[in-house]
Parts: sequence; C-alpha cells; structure tokens
Amino acid sequence: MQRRFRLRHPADFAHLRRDGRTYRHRLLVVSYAPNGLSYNRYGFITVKRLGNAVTRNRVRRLLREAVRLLHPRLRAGYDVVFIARDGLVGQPLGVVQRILNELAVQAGLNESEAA
RNA sequence: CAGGUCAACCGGGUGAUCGCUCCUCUGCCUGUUCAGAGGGGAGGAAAGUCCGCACUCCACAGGGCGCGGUGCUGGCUAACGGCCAGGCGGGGUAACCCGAUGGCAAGUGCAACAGAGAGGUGUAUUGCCCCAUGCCGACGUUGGCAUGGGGUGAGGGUGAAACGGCGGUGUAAGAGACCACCGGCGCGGGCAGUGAUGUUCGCGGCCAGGCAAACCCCACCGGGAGCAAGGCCAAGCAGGUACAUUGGGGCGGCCCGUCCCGCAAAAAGUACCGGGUGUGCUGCUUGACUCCAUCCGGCAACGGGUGGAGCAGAUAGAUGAUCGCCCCUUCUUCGGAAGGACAGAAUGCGGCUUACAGGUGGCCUGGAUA
RNA sequence: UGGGGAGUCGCCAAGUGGAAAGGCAUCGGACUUUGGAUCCGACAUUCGAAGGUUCGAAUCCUUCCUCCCCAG
Repeated sequence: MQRRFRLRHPADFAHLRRDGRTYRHRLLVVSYAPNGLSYNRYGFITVKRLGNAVTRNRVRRLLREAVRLLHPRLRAGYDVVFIARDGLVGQPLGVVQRILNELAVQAGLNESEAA
C-alpha cells in the first residue's frame, strides 16, 4: 500500500476516534469518516495485548493485504481505521478477507451497494 | 551404543504471480505524490536495556571535596563490569565447570534464640581435684553423702560459631605451664616467576575467631545530559518577569577556578517563566565494520601486512501475501493430514544476559565388538 | 527510542538483616425472635520469580518477569 493511501498523523486518528462511525465484529473493529479527498486512506491498529512485535506485524500485514485486494471495490473519499481484536491472531488471509467484506457491506462502504 | 561436557556451527531450500520501501539511470505531461529499467532490503539473538564507546549539545572538560562504579595477577582492547592466559579456593572418576577471590593483628559496628560464657585478658551449669565441718559405713592408715571454701578448663552439654591438633612431660586434678611433630600466624632471607603466588631456611610468640553483596580503608575509573541529542526551513501565537554593583547567569551536587552578558531614561541585550506550530528536511548510515584466503608476531585473546567480496535505512513505521515442488518432524484408516523453534532493524558499534524446534562437530567416562 | 519508579493476604498497606504489624473484606461462634451494629476467634510456611552473600534474607547483591509514569 502506497504511502499516500495511509493514515499518518495522530490528528487523523483522533478525528476518527471522535467523529467516525464504528462497526464491530468479533475479531475486528472498523471506523470511518469522510476525508474530503478523492481517494481513501487507511490506518491499522494492533495493540500490544495481541502479542509481541512479530505477531502484531503478521496481523497488520494480513490486514493490509486484504484491504489492498478489497480497495478497488470500495467507495472513495473516506478515512478508514481497522483495529484488530484478540481472536484475529493466527487467522489465515481468507478469513480476514471474509470478515473485511462483511464489515464493508455492513458499513455501506461497498461500491456496488452505494451505486 | 549409552551418559556427560564444550561451543567454534547452521537456523529450511527453490520457482511462479500480485504488492511495499530505498538507491541509481532513462523518459517527459518536470511530479516532496508520474512511467519504465536495473539493483539493495531483518537476527543469532535484531530482544532485555545490564555495561562500555563513538557522535551531539552544555564555552573548555581543569583541580579539590562529595557521590557512584569496579575489585586475585599479567595481558588484549577505542573502552568495558568484556575476552585470553595464569595463580588460589571449591565441585566432578574425567572432559570440564564455578568463584564480587584486595583489606576485619586502621577504626566503628553486628551476632536473634539457645547457652555458664558471643569477644576480650572474659566465663563456671554439670564435671574433675584439694581442704574444712557434719553424718553414715568399714576398721584394711580408707570409702560414700551433704554443706562451705578453693583450684581447674581436659571431658559432657548449648549454639551457625566456644580461643589450635595429636602424643608426651608435669600435676591433687589440670592447663602451651613445658617439650617434639603437624597446621596456622608474624618478621627476616634464599630460589623460581613480569606478577598473583609457589617452595625453602632461620627466628619469634604459642594462636591474634566470623561478617566488609555492614559502615569503612586502600587501589583504579567516571564532568552532565542524551539522536525525542543537536541543526535547518516553513507556518503561527501572547506575552510576562528579573538585571545597576558587594550585579545577573552558565559549566544540572558543593567549593575553587574560569567564561558570557551588563554597568544606569527608554529601546536593545542577556537570562528565566509562560504560550504556540510541526514532525517538512537533516542528523541517517562505509565504519575502532563484516566475511574469505594467505603471510608475520604472540601459548592465547589479539595486533600488523597483502588480495578479494559484501554492507537495510522505515517514520502510524517497508522487508509482505498466495500457490506449487523438494527437505525435516509427528500422526496415520497407508490414500494422506497437520506442523517447521525463539523471535522483527529505529543513531551506529563492542560485550553481557535471557529465549530457542531440529540438526552438525570436538573432547571425556563406561560398555560391547573387531 | 530514551529516562524514571513500583511489586508483601481477595483489597489498602507497615516492616530496610533476627519468629511477616494493622485496617477492610471473608468464614465460624456469642448476643438477638430475625437482621444490622457490637464482642470473641480463624485467615501469609511461594513477601513477583530464580540464583548468590550470611549462621540467618521480605530486607543486601545479580539476572529475569509484570505493571505504571515522563519526554515529540
């Protein structure tokens, strides 16, 4: 994922924490808000309770890969933050993709549904 | 083959597709953000942050006191609390391992409970011995018991620890009271060694206990803070206080010493406090570097020379995902299935410590076979 | 990343080399018709863990684990 598509500033995260709409799944939390740009930006949060640096990196990379594959089918113009919960550790890519898709539909971020 | 020990060794391989980041080159629609090509992209511990350096700022990094650290000897190193070699002590049949291993005959302090006594010229519960008195037994110039006085520290007992050991002389009983030997101590000397130390001779006095990871003494080392150090550029806000001679401030404990500013309205200046923007660029990765081959010095750690090869730089933080084949392990209904440790660079480097599936190698001991 | 601090019963905690105080909570009993209050009693052999120093360690030393705070 290229740098321009990442959320990079603490202020962005604080903004989503305050004004974002949030949807929860057992293994994942997604929060989003319009950003006024022509493209989406994504952020990933893997808190320390998930495990050591290796497991956190693993979870974050799987999430990033799933988002990369899903990205073309999402509506543009939003900042989106994904927060991994405990059960996501050790799940394969397929499961992560399925959960992500469910949440996207639920949140109304899916392109087809919006059109 | 089994058990042990050491660490100098490895830490899955390969291919395809889709991605991320950095560098170089090329292109033009000149982009902090495009396109194409080529190349680089986690570890032995990257970890814990327990030490040591480099580097940066505090003017310089000076002296004394204080504080902190280290602690057998010699060497290596940029330095170290690390490494190598050696001494001493301890463990093991051995290979080998462990040790904060200077000083308690400088001073001060500590030792609960138990015990008569726990540190000085100190102690007497039981015991042993002598004397006196009384009673009893015997009548063999002697015995027992009780009380009192005295001698004694060998035996018993307490304790983690009780003032050398063994044998003799001696004595009423005993005692380094005396003697020989042994252990240990002090002083002086010889020999071996750079030294720690070992060994040996003479003299002395008979023993001077334990704890310094107790204060402390001695020797050596250390100025403080840390890359969120520090520097540059944007944007932006809100200022306030102190400063007049014996002044204010810095060198983050204090003093000396030294440096900077100021020496008379205000302004400016210096310092401090407060408010505010922002992680945009830099520092930022090639250096006491790593590996291989070889030569020289050294027991070794290591040092020096020559030749060759290699070396990531992210910044909500890249180094990934999926699939196939091979390798290893476990389970198996023999079709196959599941799994492959510990763990992720954040200024760099040298160590230490801790975690770790599986595999490789050297050495020691025991057994078996030839 | 760097700097600093703390772990003692279920909770709050004292103890800084000689047999781990106290309060709250919990459990049992007494009092009461019952409950509350009150009174009496019980409750730490692993002081975060492992080694070491010492005759003796919660305390001193070393290493490790967990948690908290500060610096943009």
